[in-house]
Amino acid sequence: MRTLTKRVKPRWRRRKNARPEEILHAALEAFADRGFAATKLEDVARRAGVTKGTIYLYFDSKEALFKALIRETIVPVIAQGEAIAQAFTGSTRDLFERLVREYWRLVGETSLASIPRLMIAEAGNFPELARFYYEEVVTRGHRLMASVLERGIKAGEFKKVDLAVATKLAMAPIMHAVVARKAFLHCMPEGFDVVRYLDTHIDLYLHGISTTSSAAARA
Amino acid sequence: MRTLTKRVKPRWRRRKNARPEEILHAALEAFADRGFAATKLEDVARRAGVTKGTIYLYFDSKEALFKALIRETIVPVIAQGEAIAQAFTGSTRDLFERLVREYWRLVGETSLASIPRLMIAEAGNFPELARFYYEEVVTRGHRLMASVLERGIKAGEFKKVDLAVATKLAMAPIMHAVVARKAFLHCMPEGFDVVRYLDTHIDLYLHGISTTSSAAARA
DNA sequence: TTTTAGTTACTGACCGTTCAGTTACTAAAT
DNA sequence: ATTTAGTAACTGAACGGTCAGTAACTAAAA
Repeated sequence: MRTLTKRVKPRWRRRKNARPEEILHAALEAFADRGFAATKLEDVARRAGVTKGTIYLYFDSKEALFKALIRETIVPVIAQGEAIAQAFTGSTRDLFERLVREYWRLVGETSLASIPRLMIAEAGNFPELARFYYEEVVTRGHRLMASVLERGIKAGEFKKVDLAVATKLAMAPIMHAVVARKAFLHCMPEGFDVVRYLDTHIDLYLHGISTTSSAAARA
Repeated sequence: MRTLTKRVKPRWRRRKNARPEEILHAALEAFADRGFAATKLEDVARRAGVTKGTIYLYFDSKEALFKALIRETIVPVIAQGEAIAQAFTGSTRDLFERLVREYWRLVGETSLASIPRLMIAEAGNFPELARFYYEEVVTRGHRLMASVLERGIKAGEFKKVDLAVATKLAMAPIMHAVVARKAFLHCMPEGFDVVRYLDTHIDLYLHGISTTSSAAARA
C-alpha cells in the first residue's frame, strides 16, 4: 500500500553550496592525473557525482574551472606559511625547518601536490594564469623564504648571502621533490624516502648557510 | 625566352633523409610551448616545412612522434655525461662541477630543456614512456651522479653520506631550474641569474659534502 | 504554483588520421 | 642529349570520432 506515498530516495539533491567545492576537488583529481587538455569535463562531473551540465552552472568554461582551481587551492597555503613565520619566536633555524616541513605536510603529501606540476605543465597555454601563479605563489613564497633568511642574517645565525639565489636554492629541492614524485612515483620501485630527503636537505642547507659550523644539527 | 624551359623553384623537394630529424625538431618546439595534447600536428608540420600527411610517412601516430622525440633526444646526453666521468682524471670536486655545468650547457640552455618538463607533464598519460624515461634518463643520471659521489668518498674528498639521498639533492636544484625556468621565464621580470645560481649550488653542495671544511671554494 | 538546481539529449567545431592524386626525381630507352 | 616510363616523396581534402558547450526538459525545494 506504499505505492503512492512511498518515500523513495530522490534521484538527486539540490546542494547549491556544496557543489563548487566538490567540483573543484574532482577537477583537481582529474587534472592531476591527465593534465588539462586530456581530461574530459564528463570525467570531472562523474567524479563530483554530477553531470556535465551542472559544472556550467558554477563555472563559465573548462578554462575558468582550471583557473578557479589554481586560485582557490594554493594561495591559502602561502598565507598560512606567512602566518607561521609572523608568529614564530624561536631560532631562525627552527623556523626554516618548521616551514619546510609544514609545506610538505600541507602540499607535498596531499592532493595539492599536483598543483605545481599542473601549473608548470600548462604555463605556456595560460599566460595570465601563469602570471597570477608566479606572483601570488612563487614570488610570495620566495618573499617569505627570503624574509626568513634575512631574519637569520640579522640575528647573526646565517651568513650574509645573496638572498635571491639562496632563496631559490632553499626551495628548489622541495619543489622538485613535489613535482617529480607526483610524476614518477609509479616508476620508482625503490620508493622515495621523503623524510630522509627533507631531513638531509634541511641539514645540509643550514650547515651551508649557518655562521656556526657545527650548530646545523637538528634539535 | 625562358618561358618553356624556365627552372622554377619546385613547390617541394624529396628529402627523405632530412625529414625525420626536421619533424622531430619541429615537434620539440611545438610540444615545448603547448604540451602534447594541445599541439596540433598541423602546427608541427608547418614548423617542419611539410604538410600533415608527410608526418605519417615517418611516424605512425602523434603518440609515436612524441615517444620518438623523447627517446632520440635525451638519452645521448646521459651517455656523454658518462663518457666525461669515465675519462676524468682530476679531483672529484672538479668532476662534479664539470658535470653540472656540462648538463646545463647541453640541456639547460638549449631547446632540450623542454624535455624534462614535457615528461613531467605527460608522465601520467604515457606510463610506458615514463618508465622508459625514468630508467634511461633519471635512474641512469642518478647512477652517474652516485658514482661520482662514491668516487669522492673513496678518495677521502667527501663524507660518507647516504648515496641515494645525496644524489637526489645534488640533481634537484639543477632539474628544478631547468623545469621552472622554461615554465615561468616570461613571468620573471627580474630574470634568472643561472650562472650565479649554479655557482652557489656547486659551492654550497660541495661545502656540505666535503671532508675538508674550507676547500669547497672553486678553483 | 513557482522557482531553480540538475539532467539529458543534442550540436558544431576541432583535429588525428587516411588516401587518392600530384609532383619531383631516376634511369632506361631512343 | 632527349624522351619517356616508372617510382616514391609529398600534398591536400575529406572523413569520422571526440568533446566543450547549449538548450530543452524534469524534479526538488520554497
